[in-house]
Amino acid sequence: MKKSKAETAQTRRRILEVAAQAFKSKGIHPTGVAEIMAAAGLTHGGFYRHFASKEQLIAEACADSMGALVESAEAAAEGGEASFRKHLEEFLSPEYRDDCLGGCPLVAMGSELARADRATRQAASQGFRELIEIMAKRRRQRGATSARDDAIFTLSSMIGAVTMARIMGDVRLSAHILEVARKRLADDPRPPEKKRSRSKIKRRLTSA
Amino acid sequence: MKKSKAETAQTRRRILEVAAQAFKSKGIHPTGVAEIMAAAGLTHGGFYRHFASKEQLIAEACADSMGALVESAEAAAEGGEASFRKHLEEFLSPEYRDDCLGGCPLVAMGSELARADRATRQAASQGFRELIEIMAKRRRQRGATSARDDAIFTLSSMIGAVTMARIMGDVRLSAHILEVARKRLADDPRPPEKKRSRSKIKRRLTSA
DNA sequence: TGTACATCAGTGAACGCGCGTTCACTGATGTAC
DNA sequence: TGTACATCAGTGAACGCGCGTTCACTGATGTAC
Repeated sequence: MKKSKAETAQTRRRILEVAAQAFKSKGIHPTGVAEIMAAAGLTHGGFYRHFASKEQLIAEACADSMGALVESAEAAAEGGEASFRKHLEEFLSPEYRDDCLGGCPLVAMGSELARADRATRQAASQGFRELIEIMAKRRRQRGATSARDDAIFTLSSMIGAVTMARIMGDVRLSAHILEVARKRLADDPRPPEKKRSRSKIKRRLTSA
Repeated sequence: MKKSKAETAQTRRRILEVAAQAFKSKGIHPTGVAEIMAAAGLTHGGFYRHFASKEQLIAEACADSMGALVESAEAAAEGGEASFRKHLEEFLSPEYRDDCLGGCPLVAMGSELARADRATRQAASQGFRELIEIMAKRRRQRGATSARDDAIFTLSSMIGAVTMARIMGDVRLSAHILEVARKRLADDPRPPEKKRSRSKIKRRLTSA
């Protein structure tokens, strides 16, 4: 039953895709290798032809998932101002909150990632760093002076908001958490045609 | 080997304490009932004299842990301005980030709580609501106009920041995430003796 | 207050189950001649 | 280009293990008289 190289590569990719979805929707620990293989249309025995361990699968699935997130952020950033802003608002929408299959691994697996092995945390860290850069670059172009810090704060606040929105049993409070975050974080640096960034003004008043 | 009522109650409390610590440091799923009982100095068989299931233990441990968090926030709020501000900064310190035993359950178990049963999510939601009220009340006293929304945003941002700081492999980036959050979220409404709250001024400039 | 007895907290063996991982096997693929 | 053979993706049974839960048992506690 040996498969061609192309088929083998495709199978590996399929396992990774299915695993990323499962880890994000069910959690890393509760998701079994056999379950992932079955979802990929295979039996569990063949798993170790593709991965050395479940740990390795976790790390690669996390890396892929972060990669997809980075790509979509990059695409949104290249699409211009409206596109990027829309992307941010979508991230803080009830629809994104409920999208447990496709969403952000940092939200879906946050507390599990904090306990994951080196390779997995490395993948998560690297992805986060890239998200920071994408957002910071755009803010720099728009005249912000503390673009990187703005990006770090905005991103971790977004992740916190969606995480909390997912935990809340009360639908109203859950939606309100997202709404508040949307409002506060849309608070961008001013577009380049204006003289000063908002954040500059803010900081000046704040330290006064 | 029957124990007195007082001893029984004490044992139950001990199991809950040990469980809350274990769930927060190791995660909910990876922590076994037998492991918790052993840490409480008991054998696993007696567990079901105190709890109907692991699920019930999770819910109660989460409720207790949230309760402790709420209490410490309340104490800090009653201690006045400096005390409360210090409490916020401690939450965003590297020491708190590394305190996996005693810390905030929303940070330590965030993504697992989002998948927990009704009772557990209820406990987490209720605790979060109480934290919001404590922070909002204090902000209202200090003249903020959108005190509740301020509190919701501040709290979910704090949780996001500590969660991300825990995931990051790079110590410098991890510390920086906390530092940025500390700086941005210390950005409080002005004390009552001044005429206008900062947030009012900010909002006015922002919408200009 | 003292005695007889029901209660029940805690023990430790056992339950079925699913986990991650291994392995002998199959048979199509890809390679060496 | 055709043939012989090594490779190896995928199967399915089996491994030891730890999980949550149950249960018969023990013996101190607390209660009824």
